[in-house]
Amino acid sequence: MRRPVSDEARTTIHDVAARAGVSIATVSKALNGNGRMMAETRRRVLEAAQALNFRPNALARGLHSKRSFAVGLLTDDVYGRFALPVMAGVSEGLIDHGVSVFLCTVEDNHDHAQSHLDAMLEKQVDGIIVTGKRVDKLLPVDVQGLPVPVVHVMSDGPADQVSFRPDEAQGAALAVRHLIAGGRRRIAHVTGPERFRVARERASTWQQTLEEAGLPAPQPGPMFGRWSEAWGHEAVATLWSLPLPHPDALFCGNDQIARGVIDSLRERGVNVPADVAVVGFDNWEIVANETRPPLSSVDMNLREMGRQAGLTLLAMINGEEVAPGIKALPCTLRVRQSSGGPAARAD
Amino acid sequence: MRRPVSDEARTTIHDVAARAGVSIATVSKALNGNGRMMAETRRRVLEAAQALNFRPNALARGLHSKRSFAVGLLTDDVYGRFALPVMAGVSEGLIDHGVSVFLCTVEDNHDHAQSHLDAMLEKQVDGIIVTGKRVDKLLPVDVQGLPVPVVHVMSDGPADQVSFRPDEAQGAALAVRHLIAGGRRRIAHVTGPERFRVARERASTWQQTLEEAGLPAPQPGPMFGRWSEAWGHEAVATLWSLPLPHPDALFCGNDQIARGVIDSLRERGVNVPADVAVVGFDNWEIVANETRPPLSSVDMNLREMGRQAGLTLLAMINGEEVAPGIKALPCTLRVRQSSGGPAARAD
DNA sequence: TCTCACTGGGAAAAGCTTTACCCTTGGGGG
DNA sequence: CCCCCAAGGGTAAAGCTTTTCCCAGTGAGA
Repeated sequence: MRRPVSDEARTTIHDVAARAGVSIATVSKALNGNGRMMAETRRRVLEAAQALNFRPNALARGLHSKRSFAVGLLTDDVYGRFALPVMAGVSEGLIDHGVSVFLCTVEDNHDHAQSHLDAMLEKQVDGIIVTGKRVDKLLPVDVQGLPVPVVHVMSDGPADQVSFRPDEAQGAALAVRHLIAGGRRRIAHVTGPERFRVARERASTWQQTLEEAGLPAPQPGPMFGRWSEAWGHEAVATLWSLPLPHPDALFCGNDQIARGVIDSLRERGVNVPADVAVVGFDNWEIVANETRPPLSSVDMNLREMGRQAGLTLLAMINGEEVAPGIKALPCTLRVRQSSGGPAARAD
Repeated sequence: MRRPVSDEARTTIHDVAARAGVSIATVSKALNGNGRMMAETRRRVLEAAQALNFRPNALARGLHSKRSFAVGLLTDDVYGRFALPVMAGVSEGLIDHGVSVFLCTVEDNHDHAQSHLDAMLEKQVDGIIVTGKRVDKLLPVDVQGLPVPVVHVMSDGPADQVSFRPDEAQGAALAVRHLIAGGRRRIAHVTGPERFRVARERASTWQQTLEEAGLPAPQPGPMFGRWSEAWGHEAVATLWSLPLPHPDALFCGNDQIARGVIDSLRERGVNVPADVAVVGFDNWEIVANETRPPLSSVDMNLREMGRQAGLTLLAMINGEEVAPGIKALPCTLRVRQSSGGPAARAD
């Protein structure tokens, strides 16, 4: 395959100037809407640019303006479960402003992360977005003291930087209140490892929301385990073997646990949602839609979060003041049948 | 939050030259290992560069060399199931060569895709990688006649461009032969919609591999349906209601179908793998590890495919001749318990 | 001692765009 | 009829790096 790039030089502003019969300055001014010139001249330039399919070289433009119109996105979520919606949101929010996004997946390798970061800084990125799969685990690279603004998404950055994350408490409360509103009174909570901050937050909100509703303190307390289906099975086995009245609802720390819970309940002959309602967290469509019945779940609106993070970074790049600290974005609840929602439309 | 970028100018080659007491030309030569100079001079320059934390401006460098050391990655897989491993592989393969990757998620929107493409071309990307979630569905934008090389991954590009994809036939054969080697004789196939080329390919390979092994023509033929768990359930219901001997193995078109199949079998009291072995496709860890028992599955090695695609693009950028056409990369089989593999280690 | 050759390092241009500043030309007013 | 001003458009520099010459100085050989 021939390498087309070397065959012909890309068209430059000089080509356009020659074709329009003006100087390169006039072309630049016509294209950027600056300067003064006769409407006719402007038209001729635009026409020539169009005819030659001229694209201004962003490298040269960036060299002059000290803006590259590119930002870097650093993530350790190679699996993409959380990172990709965020990325899509960032990219979507920025493309309208002509800003492109460098993607860097770094896993847990410090050297790898550092070389990605160096490469981006060399390419003069205007800003950097850092996103992780765990809120309370930072990327293996230092992003302080960088010459460009930094925004964190899904993981809390240093206190003097800007971070976006879902409002875990609000999301959890949404789920619990929904269950209470559905008439449930004995709402258990099965979630991931206690060392995850999100697990602790969701659990304490669950407890608090029940209290606020005047419901008795839940027995047993929050069930910390793993983020897996298997743990959902185990948790149901435990709950159903305790000498306590069975729960009439389960709020699960993520959708995989919820799936395990629903499967276990069905296998025990417990009807969902008639006997027990189930609500998950993450609204991972591919899981939530395939449980039987489909799973109600809290959606963290990752894409929107990415969009806002991108636009915020852009504002910072443009010199606007943005207060540092954590911005918690509201979650929404997607109600499906597992908590009494209407049956899904046939597909 | 202050905007640090405007506070101090970034250090340039002039700063290094001043500190080392040499000219900028010497600095450049020292840093790039070109030219002749005393070892002492070179050392002094490197030391100065280090002390000032000098990073050559890639914009200026690119302007001169006509290489931006960036490539664009265009994908329509917002969900990331397939795209993210590919991206990670591309990024991993290229970062060692100082090449960064622009990520563009375009969904089905032509205008969106076009503006991403334009933005990347303006930024002088050295090449473009196109990846889709469906092999036989192209992105909603024309990537022919571009001034830079193009490589397709996971979806077949035009015949005169380079494409990478998994060797579906080899992967499917791997699965079927594995089942045959395990003593299975009545191997059914449940897969996605027939309009998907991969479904047709896997199905015909399944048929052919059985024939080659001297096994009777399978009854019924390939069962085309949807890529969902629900279809796995339906397919098992159908198979077990037919007036035919039940299969002793099922080869499924993807892991979600396989999961539905396994769940259905368990609910019918059919033992997996003792009575029926099951093999899936995609090796989607998060699904394959959570089925009961864990699911054997064909792995398409997406990450490695991304890596190779990235390196191939790099070769093309460097002017090497690469034969156009489709390069099919081998799949591997990950054997778990569903087809008789050893029990997983306890986690 | 003079000249040649080689070594170490510098000056300058190229690469493309933007923009501040300047020049030219034409028209209107005095 | 001359002068001045404004409109229109051009010139050149800046932004940063790389690379191609080219120059100066030194050592050796004649």
